[in-house]
Amino acid sequence: MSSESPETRTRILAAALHLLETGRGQTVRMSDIARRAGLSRQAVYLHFGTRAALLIATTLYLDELKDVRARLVPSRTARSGVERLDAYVGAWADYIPEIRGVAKALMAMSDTDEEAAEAWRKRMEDMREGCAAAIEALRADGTLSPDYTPDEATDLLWTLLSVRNWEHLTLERGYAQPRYKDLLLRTARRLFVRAPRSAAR
Amino acid sequence: MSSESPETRTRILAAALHLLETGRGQTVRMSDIARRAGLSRQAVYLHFGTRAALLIATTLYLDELKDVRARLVPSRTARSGVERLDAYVGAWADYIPEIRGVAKALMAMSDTDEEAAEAWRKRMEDMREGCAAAIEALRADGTLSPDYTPDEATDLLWTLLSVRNWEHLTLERGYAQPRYKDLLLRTARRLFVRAPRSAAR
DNA sequence: TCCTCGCTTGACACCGTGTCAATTGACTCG
DNA sequence: CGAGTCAATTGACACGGTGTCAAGCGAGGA
Repeated sequence: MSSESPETRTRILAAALHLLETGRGQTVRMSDIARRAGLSRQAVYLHFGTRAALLIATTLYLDELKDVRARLVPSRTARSGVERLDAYVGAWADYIPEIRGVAKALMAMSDTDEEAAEAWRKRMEDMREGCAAAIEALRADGTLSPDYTPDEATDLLWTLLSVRNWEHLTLERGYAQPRYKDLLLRTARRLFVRAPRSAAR
Repeated sequence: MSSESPETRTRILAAALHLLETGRGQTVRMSDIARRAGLSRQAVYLHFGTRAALLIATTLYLDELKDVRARLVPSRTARSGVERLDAYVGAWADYIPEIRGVAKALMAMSDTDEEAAEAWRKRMEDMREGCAAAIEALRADGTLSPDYTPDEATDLLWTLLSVRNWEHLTLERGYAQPRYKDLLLRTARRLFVRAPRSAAR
C-alpha cells in the first residue's frame, strides 16, 4: 500500500482551512471545499464522514501554536484598564467566543458521553503541556509580557486554544445556509415596523 | 380595530426569548416557539416574516440595559491582570462573542446595503445615548467601578450591547439542525484516526 | 347578514447534509 | 497477463427546517 493518500486528506484540510479563514463570515459548503480540493463532494465524505468531522480536523490541522504565538505579546503601551482590555480583545477576537461556554460544553459532554469526554480531557491535557512548553519558549526569548507569570500565560493560552478547537462546535459556525445572509440584510430595516400580513389580496 | 393583538406579538417574543435563553445551546425551531406561544407555526410567520426577523425583534425586546446593568460592576477583588481579565470575561461571557467581528459586520453592511446600514448606524447612535444615560445613572449611584471613567464605561457598554444585538446575526446561532449536535458528540472521538471508508461490503 | 381579520390546517418548494449503488481507472501481485 | 484492491467518480435520493401558498373558520363590528 504505497498510495494511502494522506496527502489527499491534507489537500482537503488545506482547502477547508483556506475557505474558512479567507471567507470569514461566508458560509462554506462541503461542495465548495471539494471543488477547491479538486475532488468530488463524495470524496470528502469518504475521508471525513461528516461536516462536523471535517471542521474539527481542520482546526486540529492548524499550526495553532505558531499562529497564536505571534499574538501573545500584549500591547505594553495600553494605559487604562479599558485600553488593555480592548487591546486584548482585539488581538484575540477570533479565539474568544464563549470562553466560558466552552467549559460548560465540556461539562455537559462529561455528563452525556463519558468515553468521549475522557478522550477530550486527555487531548486537553496534552494541549496544556504543549502550551506550557510554548510559554516557556516565549519566556526564554524574553518576549513574554512581564505582566504574566508563566503559569498565568499558560492558563490563558490553553483556554484560548480550547476555544479555538471548540468554537466550531459551540457556535455551529458555518451551518447556516447562504440565503439567510441576504434575507437578513434585506429584511433588517423594515421588520421593526412590520404589521401582520393579513390575508393578502 | 380593537383587537390588533400586539399582545400576541409580545407572546411570541416572550416565547422565543425564553427558549433562546433557557435552552442555551439548544436549537430553537420556529415550531418550538409557536408551540410555546400557543400558536401555529404560520401565525409566527404572519407576525415576523422570517426567522431572522424574529431573532432580531427578540433581542430588541429585551430590557437590555436593566439586564446588563446588574453585571456592570467588575470584581474589585481580582488581583492580577489575568484574574481581572478572567472576571471580566466570565461576567460578560454571553455578550462577548466576536466583539471585533461586529464592527467588521457593520462595515461590510455599509458596503453592500447603504440604506440598511444607515438605519443601523442610526440605531447604534440611539443606543449609544442610552448607554451614556445608563452609565451616568450608575455613576450617580456610586456603583460604577472607579476603574472606568464614564466615557470608557459607555464605550464598553455600547460595544457589548451592539454585540448583544448582532450575535444572533453574526454567529447565526440557532440555525443548526439538532441532529448535528448528537452527530458531533458521537463522532468526535473516532474521527481523528478515521480511515477512508473504501467501497463497503 | 355580510365582511373583515387574525388565525388555522395542510400541503409543498427549496437546499445543504448525509447516504447509497454502480462504475472507472490505476496499481500490485500471483 | 489477468485478478483483486482501492481511491475516487457520477448520479440519485432521503431527511428536515425554513419559508410559501391556498383555502377555510369563527368572532366581532358595520
